Amino acid sequence: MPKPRKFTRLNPENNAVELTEAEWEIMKVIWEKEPCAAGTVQETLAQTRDRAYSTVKTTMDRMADKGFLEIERIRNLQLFRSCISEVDARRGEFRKMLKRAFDGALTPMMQFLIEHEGLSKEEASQLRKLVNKAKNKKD
Amino acid sequence: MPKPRKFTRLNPENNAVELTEAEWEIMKVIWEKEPCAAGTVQETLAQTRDRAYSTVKTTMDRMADKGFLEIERIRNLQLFRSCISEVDARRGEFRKMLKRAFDGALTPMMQFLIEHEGLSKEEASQLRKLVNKAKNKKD
DNA sequence: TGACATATTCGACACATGTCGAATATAATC
DNA sequence: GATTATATTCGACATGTGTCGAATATGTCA
Repeated sequence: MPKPRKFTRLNPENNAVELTEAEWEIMKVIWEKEPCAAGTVQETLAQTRDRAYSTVKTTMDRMADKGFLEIERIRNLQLFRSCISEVDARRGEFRKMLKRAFDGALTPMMQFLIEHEGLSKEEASQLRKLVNKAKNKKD
Repeated sequence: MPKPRKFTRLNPENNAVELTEAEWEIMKVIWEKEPCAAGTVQETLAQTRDRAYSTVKTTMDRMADKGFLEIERIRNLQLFRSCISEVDARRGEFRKMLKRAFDGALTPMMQFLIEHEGLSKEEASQLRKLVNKAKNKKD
């Protein structure tokens, strides 16, 4: 019998998912090339940074345990497919950031972008109006 | 002599800083109440979730090792102060998210917000124009 | 069939993070 | 000064993540 693992599974809150750094790198390859063997992922990632095959494979197996990937077995070969969408992963990443750094609110984040990340003053006020309108609409 | 630690230090890239979940919670209290004793931080956080004093204190000591906090000693008491600003912490968190989930580019993130996080279609195109203008301006 | 190439399995380790208790030191109070 | 309260120190442990190599299984090809 397989060892039960205590890993976090899918975050039920509105299809948001949290990935680690290594998981993000792997998922990006998967989304582009699935179905896809571990060796392919390893070779693709090697263009940026070399890791042992077993490093990549271990992480991918753990991702399958977590429900992020599924495995189709063809004879001796395993083909991996994503079980989560890029949108869900982006949502998870974005919301985690928003919650931690901006109390979960969009407007302060926009404010921050405007004041500290290079958006100009005039664009700022228009942008804020847009965001506020969008926010009210949602309620 | 103090044990040297291998912790990550300040990210030199444009004053961006990366904090863990527990570090974020602690920093928020510090920014609000500094200079501030560990007990105060622990009590404040207890309103949300109870942790042992030593848990909070250990994390704060590690944060001082990393250069996130500094300690002023008054007799038997330690007062903690922040060495990083909330803006730097927000910048680090935001950029990490942007890099992981959107290849570091603002426009795709805006696109995502519009398509998947509740901004309306009309607001979308205006917003995109604004962001594009801002982006071109920066170059 | 034997030699070689490729995949999988799985145990193992280092480190960061979150967590805490016991031992110790210092301060305050009666 | 003895008791009580509060702070600090520090070792320790569990878990997740990133990392890898050795052992094993399976496939290919001359």
